[in-house]
Amino acid sequence: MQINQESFNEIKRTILKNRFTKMNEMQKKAIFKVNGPVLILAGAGSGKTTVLVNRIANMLNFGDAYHNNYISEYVTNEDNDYLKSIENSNDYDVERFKDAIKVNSINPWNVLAITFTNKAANELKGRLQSLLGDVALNINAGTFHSVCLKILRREITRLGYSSSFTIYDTDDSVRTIKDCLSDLATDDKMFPPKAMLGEISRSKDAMISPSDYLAQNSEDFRKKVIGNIYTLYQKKLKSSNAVDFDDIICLTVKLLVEFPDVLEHYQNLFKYVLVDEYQDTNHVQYKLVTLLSQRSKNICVVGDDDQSIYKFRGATIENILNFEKEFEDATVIRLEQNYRSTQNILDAANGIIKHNTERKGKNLWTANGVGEKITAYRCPDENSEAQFVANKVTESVENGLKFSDNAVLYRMNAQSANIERYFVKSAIPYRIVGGTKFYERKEIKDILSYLHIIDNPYDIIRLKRIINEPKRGIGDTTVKNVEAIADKLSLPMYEIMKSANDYDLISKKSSSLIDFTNMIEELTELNKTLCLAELLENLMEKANYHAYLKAQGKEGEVRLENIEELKSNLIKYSEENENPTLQGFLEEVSLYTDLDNLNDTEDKVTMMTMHSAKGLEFKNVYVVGMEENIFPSFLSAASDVELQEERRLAYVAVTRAKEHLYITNSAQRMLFGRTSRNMPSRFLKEIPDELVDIIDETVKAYGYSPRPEKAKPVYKPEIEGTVGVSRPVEKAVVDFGVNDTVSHKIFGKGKVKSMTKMSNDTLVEVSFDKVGTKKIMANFAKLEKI
DNA sequence: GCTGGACATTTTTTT
DNA sequence: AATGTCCAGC
Repeated sequence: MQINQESFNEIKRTILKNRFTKMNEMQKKAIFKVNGPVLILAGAGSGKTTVLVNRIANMLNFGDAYHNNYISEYVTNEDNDYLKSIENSNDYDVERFKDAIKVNSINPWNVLAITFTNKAANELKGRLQSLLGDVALNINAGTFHSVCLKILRREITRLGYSSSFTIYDTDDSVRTIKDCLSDLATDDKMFPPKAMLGEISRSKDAMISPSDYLAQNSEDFRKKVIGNIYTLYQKKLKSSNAVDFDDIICLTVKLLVEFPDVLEHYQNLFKYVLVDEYQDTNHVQYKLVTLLSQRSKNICVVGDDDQSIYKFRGATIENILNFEKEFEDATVIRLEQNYRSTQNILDAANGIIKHNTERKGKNLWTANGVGEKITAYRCPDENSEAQFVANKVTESVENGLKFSDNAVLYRMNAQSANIERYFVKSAIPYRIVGGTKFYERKEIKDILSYLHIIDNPYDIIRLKRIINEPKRGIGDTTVKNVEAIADKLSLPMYEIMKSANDYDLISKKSSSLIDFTNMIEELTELNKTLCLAELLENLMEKANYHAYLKAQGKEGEVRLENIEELKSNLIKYSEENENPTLQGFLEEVSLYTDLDNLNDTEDKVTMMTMHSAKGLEFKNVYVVGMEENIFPSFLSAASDVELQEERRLAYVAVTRAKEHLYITNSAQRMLFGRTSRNMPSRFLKEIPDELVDIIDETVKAYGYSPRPEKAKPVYKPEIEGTVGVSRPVEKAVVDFGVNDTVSHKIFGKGKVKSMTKMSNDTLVEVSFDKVGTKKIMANFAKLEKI
């Protein structure tokens, strides 16, 4: 064999590179670096998912062929010639090429790709499938929670749970905590359930067990109480055969830590681990990932420290900042070329984010050109803000864009209502993501609880939720009694109810109780023969839920419609799965969020929080409510760490825009039932002036501009926050009433149509002769009676 | 055990 | 503003 090894490898690499000709050099580097720890710092819009998908494709097809210089002794001169012949061609037989370079490709089932959200997981799976075909189905791709669930279903019996465990969502968990508090006779004012759950969650994240917690905090009275709550909470979960969201991850880690054979099994299975959105991982998740990749060291994490926005739920930015320390000789690859936005938008984003101190530092650039300026719009109230957005959306559609090219982003869901109203007025189709979620509606949670009880009658929380819903004469006292007996005998409540006649304490109520368990038994039988949708119909009748909703009038109608939608979800699930089971459906629902059905193709404007928008992109983006106290949120004002997180959120929001970015803020707005007046957000001021077109509709009316400290240093720069606080508003004299004629400095003469008393002000609706009807706050408008 | 009304509380982001 | 929680009275 007279093959020139060097030139053989050269040619091999050229051919491999040509397969990814659309990728830039950095992206190619990420694709070919298959073995060993790799950190990919991927800026917003830098083609992160494309890189992940192509990297996996390269792994499955060519393994480490690019970097491995080994040449098999079976490589022939003919092979060598074949390589030369296809060096500059894109049209060749891939199998022949693979055979010629004799690569060891990687099995799809040895690849584990973890994402953070279902949406990201679905996108990843979809793109892998379209690139690789059905081979992609064998890749282990999913969210942290879904991956861990698979492991738990197989192994959890080692921890004393049954493998048919159910999953408690946050609401179920809070209810459990409340039960713990009442069992322990603890005051829920001193120990608020949500805060308790937070503390427990943090402990689980740090892998502190209830007994560890008590041992570590034996001195502190308060923490001792919390430790007891934690202990009882965990006991209750276990006796309900339930796990909460945190357990899903931390029980998996526990399995890996305590059972070496389990660890070894999964280390051998998941030889190549990829983690998306690594900046959002918390400590247990980090632990999970490191445990799995400890042996192979083949771990590739992708993330952007500037887009870390989930610290509030335990994500630690340190995971990404410390990756290089954790994994020595890690290869760090920066993807800084942005393919999404204009230079103006990127400059704005860079201008904002550079005010943060804790960051790895990178600078996005693009070849897309400068683009249009950013529009900063300041207006007198939230109605003109909504009107502005509606107008601009309409305008964009008139100019040939689709409604779906527009997205409205806000800090909190409460802000959507007003925009919504104006969209309805302007006949703009829209879709709201998040907010009150479908699976959080009461009727849906109720029906799901019934289904859960059919699946697992020992689930205490779900049982208590529906035992008297609709009313069937089993009140709190009876439930308490059943519970007490169950506790004393260490038997499940459900079993006590079944034999209610045997216990004096509840024998009076035995008929109601046994009716209930009989109903569940019947439904459990039906579940064996009927399909899921039929089961639901039977449930609605037997539980009397249908009649219960029917009796609620109009509201009940809506709820029945929601149940119908649940039914179609059941049907959809049954069609999509080869072996549909009740348990399978319930599990799918547990991990489902509204974000997941976003990828539909309807032409509607998308409205959502900035958090939900991560990973998405739109031609036109409207970031509304860019005001101090709203964004950044007043809750984060005190802490620099939290302000930095808010700033990262601003960075995420701004970088969603491809072509035009609108940022709006309002001099005053109604929120949470009161009128507040806020300064423009500091983030707005961090955007370099020359990138921004300012439209200010408050100058005329109120005499100040959106950038007070630059334009008119009347208000001292150190005064941030609510203007109303630093500059007390004098109460206007309201000496007029409905139908009086009044005059306004700018709008001229008009007739008062209505007056609505607000918390500390009066909303006056005036029909002006020249400008039509306006709504005005009396304290601001200085209306004079004529 | 149930109902309705007063009262309070909460309004960040999510698997 | 909107929803949940508590409590008195039936």
